[in-house]
Amino acid sequence: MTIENMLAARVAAAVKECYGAQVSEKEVQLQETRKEFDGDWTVVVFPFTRHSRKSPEATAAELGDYLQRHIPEIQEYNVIKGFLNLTIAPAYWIGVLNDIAATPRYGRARQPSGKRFMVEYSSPNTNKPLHLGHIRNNFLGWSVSEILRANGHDVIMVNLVNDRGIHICKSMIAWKHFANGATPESAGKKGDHFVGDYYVRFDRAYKEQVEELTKAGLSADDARERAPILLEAREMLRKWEAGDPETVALWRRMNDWVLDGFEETYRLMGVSFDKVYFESETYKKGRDLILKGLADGALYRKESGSVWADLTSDGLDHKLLLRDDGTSVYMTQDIGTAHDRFSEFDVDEEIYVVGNEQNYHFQVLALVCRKLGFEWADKIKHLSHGMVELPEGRMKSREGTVVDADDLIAEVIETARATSRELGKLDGYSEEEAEEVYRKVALGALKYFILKIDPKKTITFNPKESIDFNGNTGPFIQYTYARVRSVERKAQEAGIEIRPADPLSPLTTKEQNLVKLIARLPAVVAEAGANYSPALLANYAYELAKEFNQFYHDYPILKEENPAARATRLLLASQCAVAIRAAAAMLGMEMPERM
RNA sequence: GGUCCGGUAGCUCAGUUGGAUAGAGCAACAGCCUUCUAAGCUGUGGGUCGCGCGUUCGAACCGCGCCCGGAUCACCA
Repeated sequence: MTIENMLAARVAAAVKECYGAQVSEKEVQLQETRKEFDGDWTVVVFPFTRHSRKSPEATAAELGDYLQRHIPEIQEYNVIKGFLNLTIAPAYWIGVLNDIAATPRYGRARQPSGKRFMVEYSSPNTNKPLHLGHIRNNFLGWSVSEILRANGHDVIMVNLVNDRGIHICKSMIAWKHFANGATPESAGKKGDHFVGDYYVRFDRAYKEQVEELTKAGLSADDARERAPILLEAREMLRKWEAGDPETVALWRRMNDWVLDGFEETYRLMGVSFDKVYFESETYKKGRDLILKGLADGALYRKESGSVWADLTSDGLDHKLLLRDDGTSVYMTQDIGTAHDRFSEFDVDEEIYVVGNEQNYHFQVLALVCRKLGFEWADKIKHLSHGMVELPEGRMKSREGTVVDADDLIAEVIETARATSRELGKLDGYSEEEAEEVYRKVALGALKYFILKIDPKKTITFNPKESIDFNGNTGPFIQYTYARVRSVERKAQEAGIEIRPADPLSPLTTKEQNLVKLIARLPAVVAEAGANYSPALLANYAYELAKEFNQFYHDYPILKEENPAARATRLLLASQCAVAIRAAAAMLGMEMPERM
């Protein structure tokens, strides 16, 4: 039982004792005392005044008196308006610190929850390289998975690669026309960028042809429909679907180039998957489920042959599920893959990390699954995140304003390298060791920059202002960690061991604040897990780092002459590092030992 | 037009189930390195929490109405 629960229970008891009113623990409003007041915990007594029939001040004083007499940990109390501030004896906080230090893997659940989650994220198209939008999606998907794991859940991370369709054929056609047999190796390019170039090349050729046709007298609409290269792409898609060996071979070859490129980017971003699905293998799925739903009367068929779901009773429209020719659409496919997943893995929740532009799609997905009678329909959860935009608005590939993932990461690493060298921080490190630190710092900066923002919100990214390394940033958190590690190394050299704190050596206010912050980690992890919100952890890590830096500035650790005080501070610093690293790890941030 | 999401300092963002005088960072200005890492610390200035009404001891937070911005509503994925 935490002290918080204990206090709440005792406050409830106090109200009953003093005023004869039955209040539940949940009705007791207990909060951490704000810094500008004295105390550790604050009870808001306004709700009790209707029982006491006295002023808020008198009620608070009466309750405070009762609590002080009955709870040994309470050293004193003060009353300001309707707020009862309770001060806990300092020895208690030292006990908390020692308990935390003795906890293995502090910040992570000690027991498995027994629940299993599947998290789908990334889901790229294999016709162009990953961009800034994917970076947000990948960081978010990875971080949420790690947070769920920290909460004791079993997590399966999956990726659904969109590797088929007209957009893939466009790159293929352009490659056939313009590549002259070139390969990523011969061009000296990363495979995804190489293929992406041909996708762009297709668009250029297409536009030229449309323009020519328009000049020749066709209407704009006709020209767009009849451009030869587009017809070729459509023909290619037909051939692919028919299993034409030559087409399939080229498709496979080009997709492999792209996937090799993705592999590299994923490694750089530090994300991975337990299982990868390919749409080329799933795109026909769901059809049988829809036909069964039709037979059961859950769906209906139009005269032209297409199959639909009527969602008007849910306030939505009608949704197409099978085309006239009986083929599947995106929704059908997703129903099919969801069905497969729930059959294969016994998951309690299936989380799709997908941008908010698909909110409607996932709303419909859950509704149709429910309509089809699947009991797992309610386990579908869309973790919807906002887009990443430029100051001018959305990124547009046609206008070349897309911020490429590889380029951006390279740029941030360069900034980290330049900053570090300027500060001369890694003198004595080998080239390789230093590069490793630059990479960690750069990725940390990028991850924190994105994850500290509420997932729902749109992020405005200004490429002209490079990612910051000072203030409320990833590197600040990493720097704090490195500082503690440095102190620990110095302590070791001096033969000072990290040992439990002496309960008789009192903590200063600043030290108590740090202990309280560190003690909050499990609650933050739980809350972040319940809300799928890395931002909560990011803000917590920053708060802790900031508090530590102030402490570090005001209180010498190794220079402290009183051995008991020195030991306490060293332990405190050490546990700060533990908590910071735990929180940062759930954001996918790696901590350098020096920086 | 329907549905969903956002609007907090010049900029980027926090703000716990409604609680005390709304907080950080960046930018600006002024200080602090012979001391455990200055990617740090301290200080100054900066606010109609989009607007209005309501609910109550108390509203950035809850309710209703409006304003602004975005997303979405394909036999595309």
